[in-house]
Amino acid sequence: MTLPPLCEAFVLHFGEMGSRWGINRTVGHIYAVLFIAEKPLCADDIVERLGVSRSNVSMGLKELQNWNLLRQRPIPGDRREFFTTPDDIHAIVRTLVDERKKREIDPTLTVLRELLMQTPGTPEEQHAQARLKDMYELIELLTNWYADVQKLETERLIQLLSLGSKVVKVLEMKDRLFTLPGGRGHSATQNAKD
Amino acid sequence: MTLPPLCEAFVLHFGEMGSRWGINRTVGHIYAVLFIAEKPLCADDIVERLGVSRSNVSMGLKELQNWNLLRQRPIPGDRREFFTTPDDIHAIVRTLVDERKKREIDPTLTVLRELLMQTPGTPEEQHAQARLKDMYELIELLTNWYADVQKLETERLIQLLSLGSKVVKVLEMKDRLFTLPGGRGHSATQNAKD
DNA sequence: CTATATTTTCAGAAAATACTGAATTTTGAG
DNA sequence: CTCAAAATTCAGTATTTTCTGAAAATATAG
Repeated sequence: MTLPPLCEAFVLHFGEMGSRWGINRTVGHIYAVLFIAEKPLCADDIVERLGVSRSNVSMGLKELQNWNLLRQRPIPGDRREFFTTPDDIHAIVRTLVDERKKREIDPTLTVLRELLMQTPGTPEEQHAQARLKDMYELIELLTNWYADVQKLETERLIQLLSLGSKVVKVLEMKDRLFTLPGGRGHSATQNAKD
Repeated sequence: MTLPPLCEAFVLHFGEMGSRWGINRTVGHIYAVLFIAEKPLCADDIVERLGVSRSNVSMGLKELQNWNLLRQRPIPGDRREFFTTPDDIHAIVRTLVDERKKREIDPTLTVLRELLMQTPGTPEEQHAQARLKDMYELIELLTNWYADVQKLETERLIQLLSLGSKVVKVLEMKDRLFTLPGGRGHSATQNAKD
């Protein structure tokens, strides 16, 4: 690996993290190198920096392209293909989440839905279905939340996340303002669901 | 695998998903079996259901215990150890997120912090640091948000998530109510940061 | 304390995954 | 169209990870 120490440390750590998330180490290295690169790189640039085989880099780039995580940047007068990561890290994370959702969450929801449609033959299966239902509903809650806030432009999303649980205070205030004295509490949050 | 079809389908899918998330397939199977079981199971119950070796189950259970994902439930008059998953799936997911944060996010933040302290020797390293800073700040935003909403009790958290981006509407309303006419917009969200 | 049931450890086998170099295919300049 | 540069594929090899059975350790009933 022929990288300045600071870059190498980052690349190695990123590869390590990737491998804990079902992404192969080398693919993690490749993405890390592209992420910190000053300019678009071609496959051979990556071979040089990482010291892995050309074919390995080729497969890694393909994998990253399947994840929609790369931008191709043609350089005039050069036949080789050059790659960068998106400049905006928020865009990178959005893509990452979208792709994982598509590959892992959506199929899981489909399976759970199918299993919940079946008629349980035994009390054992009936109990299993109840558990699956809990899981289904939680995953749905989380993905619906994500689908919803994902539509926000990045600035607004950052604002919202910065607030954290303080949002709850604002909701309580709304409750206080709009709930008739003596009325049931939290009406704002309950109504807002529609 | 000696499980009713519905259970088997779930267990297999869960194992598959686990293996994409850096959790070994069998450990996923073990957790799935425990998750849908009607009563606490001992290691041999799992051996019987999954058809893997006793030692493999032993290692898998240990792994799951290291993740804090199991509850031990002694059965009077039986020397064997019996296990269940927590009843509340929200608790399970909280634990899962907490543990992953501890193992993956926190060390990453430490590494990034260290690398950002270094004095860059070259323009290349300087540019890398700028990228790392973007990444650091985004991860911090997300983990701070999580640390904050995690404190909410489950009911409140569900309310908040159900709202999704509608929260923004409430914030805008707050803005309208409390910002003096002619004042700059979004003051509510900006102030709430303190 | 002894005998036995239960769990854990671990070295080696088996399986899965990643990597390479050589061969093939694709691309585009001339 | 031709040719060489570039990219991709893939069969075989290397590495890593997972799994097993046998042995060791631990726990508890009597």
